[in-house]
This record gives sequence, structure tokens and C-alpha cells, in this order.
Amino acid sequence: MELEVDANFRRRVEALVAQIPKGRVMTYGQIAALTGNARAARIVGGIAHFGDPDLPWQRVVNRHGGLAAGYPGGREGHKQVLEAEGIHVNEEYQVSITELLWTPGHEQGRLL
DNA sequence: CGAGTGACCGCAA
DNA sequence: ATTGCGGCCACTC
Repeated sequence: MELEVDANFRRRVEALVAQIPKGRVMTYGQIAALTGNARAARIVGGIAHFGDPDLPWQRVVNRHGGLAAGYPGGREGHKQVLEAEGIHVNEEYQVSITELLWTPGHEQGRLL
């Protein structure tokens, strides 16, 4: 029953982000697609700003693996948090999504 | 209820 | 390879 999508969209995004394992990252488009709206990638970013601040939005990056701009503290603060998570960030403020991109279902290394 | 906006993505020159 | 522009849909005021 996929009748619930409107308001549930935000809830799904929050739930999905909350399930991102430590040391992994997801893209806004990835989350948007998994929530049912692959074109609502921007909405995910909006929820990230107006959603629950307790969620690990730090593990959410854009398609190019670049850090978010509106993160509290800027990309620099975002980079610091990612480094604390064990994720390496280069001077370009980009992470190796090819290596760190995580998708629900695989749950590889649930060392949480 | 209406309009504006955005922590994006994809494509075109 | 880079740079610029539009579209898309939910969220906030």
C-alpha cells in the first residue's frame, strides 16, 4: 500500500537517514529514490534543514560526494564531523562515494 | 490558501 | 573537462 507518501515522505527520509551506518554516506538522490520520489532530491535537502537535527545528516552528501553547504558550521564543520565518523574528506570537501556509498538492504558490516 | 524557496540532479553549450 | 540553466516537488512563511 503506497497510498501514504505525502507527509510520510519526510518521515521516510528521516528514518532512512537514521539507519545509515557509521562510516557510510548516502546521496540525496539515492534517498529520494528510495523514498519514492527520485526527483525530490531537493526536498531531502530541505528536510535536512527543517527536519530532526538529531539525525546524522552529516552522512548525507550530494551526487558528486561533495559536502552540504547549509550544514551548521559550513563544509568545514561538516568535514570535521565526517572525519570523526571515520570518513576521509579531501581538500575539495569530497568523499569517495564509490567506496562509502551505502544502500539499505546490503547492510554490509553492521558494526554499529 | 498562495507564493517563494532550496543541504539537488540532469542536461546543453 | 568545465560552466550555466531549468525542472522538479515538498517544506516554510
